[in-house]
Amino acid sequence: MTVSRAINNKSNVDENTREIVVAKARSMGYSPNRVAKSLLYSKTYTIGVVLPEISHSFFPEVVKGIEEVVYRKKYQLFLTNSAEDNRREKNAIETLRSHRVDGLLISCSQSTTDISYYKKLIKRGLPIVFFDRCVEGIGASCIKINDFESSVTLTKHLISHGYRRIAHLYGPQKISIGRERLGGFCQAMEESGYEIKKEWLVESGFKINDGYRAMKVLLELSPENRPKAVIAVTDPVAFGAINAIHDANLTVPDDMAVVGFSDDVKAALINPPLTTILQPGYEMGMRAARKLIDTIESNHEPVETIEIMTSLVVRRSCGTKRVS
Amino acid sequence: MTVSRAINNKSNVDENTREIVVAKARSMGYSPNRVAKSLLYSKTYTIGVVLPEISHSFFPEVVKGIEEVVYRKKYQLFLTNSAEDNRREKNAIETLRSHRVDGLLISCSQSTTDISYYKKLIKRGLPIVFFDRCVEGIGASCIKINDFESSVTLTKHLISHGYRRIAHLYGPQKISIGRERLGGFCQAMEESGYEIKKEWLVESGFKINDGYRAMKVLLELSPENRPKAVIAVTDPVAFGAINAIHDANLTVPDDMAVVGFSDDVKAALINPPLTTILQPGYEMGMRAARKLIDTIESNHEPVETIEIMTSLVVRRSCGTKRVS
DNA sequence: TTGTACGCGTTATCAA
DNA sequence: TTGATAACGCGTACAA
Repeated sequence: MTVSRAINNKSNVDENTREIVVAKARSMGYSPNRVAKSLLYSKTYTIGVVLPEISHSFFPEVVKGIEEVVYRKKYQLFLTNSAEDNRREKNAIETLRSHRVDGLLISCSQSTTDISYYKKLIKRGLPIVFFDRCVEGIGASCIKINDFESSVTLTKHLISHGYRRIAHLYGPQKISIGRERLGGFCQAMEESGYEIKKEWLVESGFKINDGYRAMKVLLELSPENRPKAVIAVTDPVAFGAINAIHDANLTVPDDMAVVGFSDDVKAALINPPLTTILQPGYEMGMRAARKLIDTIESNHEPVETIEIMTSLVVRRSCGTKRVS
Repeated sequence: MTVSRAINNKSNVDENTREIVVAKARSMGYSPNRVAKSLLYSKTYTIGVVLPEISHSFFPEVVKGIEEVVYRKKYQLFLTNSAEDNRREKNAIETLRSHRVDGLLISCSQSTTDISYYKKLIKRGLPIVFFDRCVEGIGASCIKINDFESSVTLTKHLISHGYRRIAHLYGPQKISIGRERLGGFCQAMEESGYEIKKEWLVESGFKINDGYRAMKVLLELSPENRPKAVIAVTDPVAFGAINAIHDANLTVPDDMAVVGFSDDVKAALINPPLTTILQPGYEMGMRAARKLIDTIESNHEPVETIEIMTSLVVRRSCGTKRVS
């Protein structure tokens, strides 16, 4: 129709006609149907975001960053929540696929173990960028913090303050952050020549109750066998650990130091304030969204892993003076 | 095609044929195209959410509630952020309309003053449910807390603790929560026979820096003309106010009590812990999503305003003993 | 400058 | 039981 031309400001339409059309369109509240357009071009200008968790302050920060970029690039965001359940995650992804999103931003659920599903999606040509909790080496770009080095830094900070008996509440090993934070911890300990006791490595999820439960395990050790410091795989896990320690009538950091990962809004405010690794969520969201849109819009955008630098935020939970 | 019938489990298809079709579909990674289906039925199974703000912990809680309901009802969520800018809000809504969302969940931006735009949308038959920051009386359902009564409760709590010189950092009057919290404050003061000084009513936005600025205005009053307590329209505003008070080398609650609205995650953790009104965000999200989906799926769902009950959370920021 | 035909993927309807 | 046709709204390509 001429109508289409008029509304889309094409050149070959009489100015008179255009005015009539545009006026009529406005008066009837015409809204172009992107669904039809999407069908025609097999391009929807939508992006699916798969979050494992919605309340932990880190993810809203990431979403804010994503939203900012996506908004400027005129895409729309489908938000889904796997609630740390990989069946629900798969389900969400299938629905997003059905809605023909142009690409996916994924942070894995902690129960995700089967990466062949991701591989299939990538092989089919669906642009995917992982953020924070990544699966590397399967052809999708990853935006993450330098987990390994951050973990080394954190561990060495404790060591330089005289701690040797250090435990780690580590995350699921199928997930990058779980694996690398454990790796960094081990390397720092080995380099410094300190023992990594098996019973001081306790598996944990990523959430506050996971931390509480894991800490309980450590507290079951006889006092002389307990560690003097605990590195939690995330801040919520650290919060849970601190609760468990307090419930055992011990104090942080005097009886046991605790440190975390992510600089949750609560980290600075709890008692004692938590030493942690500052993870720039907003920036991570922006970088991930940019990378995904670049991947969508160009066919030779390289697959790469981008590491965002973190910083160590020292607060009271790790003590200030040397201990033995 | 027979293919369509086979995949959708229709009865009139040979079991043999079905097996072949389903097997082939699986092997080629077939995903039903909802875009095409949407075009055909003018029904997308998508819902647009318009948030004024993404980081303040209240909204992620709401989104979590929305997501939970929407997920169970098999809808998908478009998330947009107006960033408190009404031009951006309008823009977001137009885009969502273009994507033919089945309905909208809106919490107004603080700069929204022109409600005729909403009216037009509603008149055109687009299902809308407002939450938290509502526009009532224009034909859309609203899910909110009992702002007026909550404000009365909060004010009377201060009064019963001996405060009379009470100021209010009030929100934009075009937004329901701004208007009703101010109304509740005034009623409680009048009923108790205390004076509402003009210079103790300071307009503020909803965010932390708005609170800081508004509090600065109060602090410019000579000490003997200052209030002894301040009711902030939101918790972030209360945080800003507390910062301003501290920057003026005064203390909370001894020099001035401060109370807020929403029970932000930070409220319990700051110094001093903030007395506030607990606003159940998760429940609000669920109720809003349910109401919207009911409105979408039935044509005689009543338009109503649902008030969710709050509770007063008393912490240290309002003092514990009587003052004069 | 304007209009017509076609196809994107789906399903309802009717014919084979 | 299966196949053919039309329609949802849009834009490209080509004809008038």
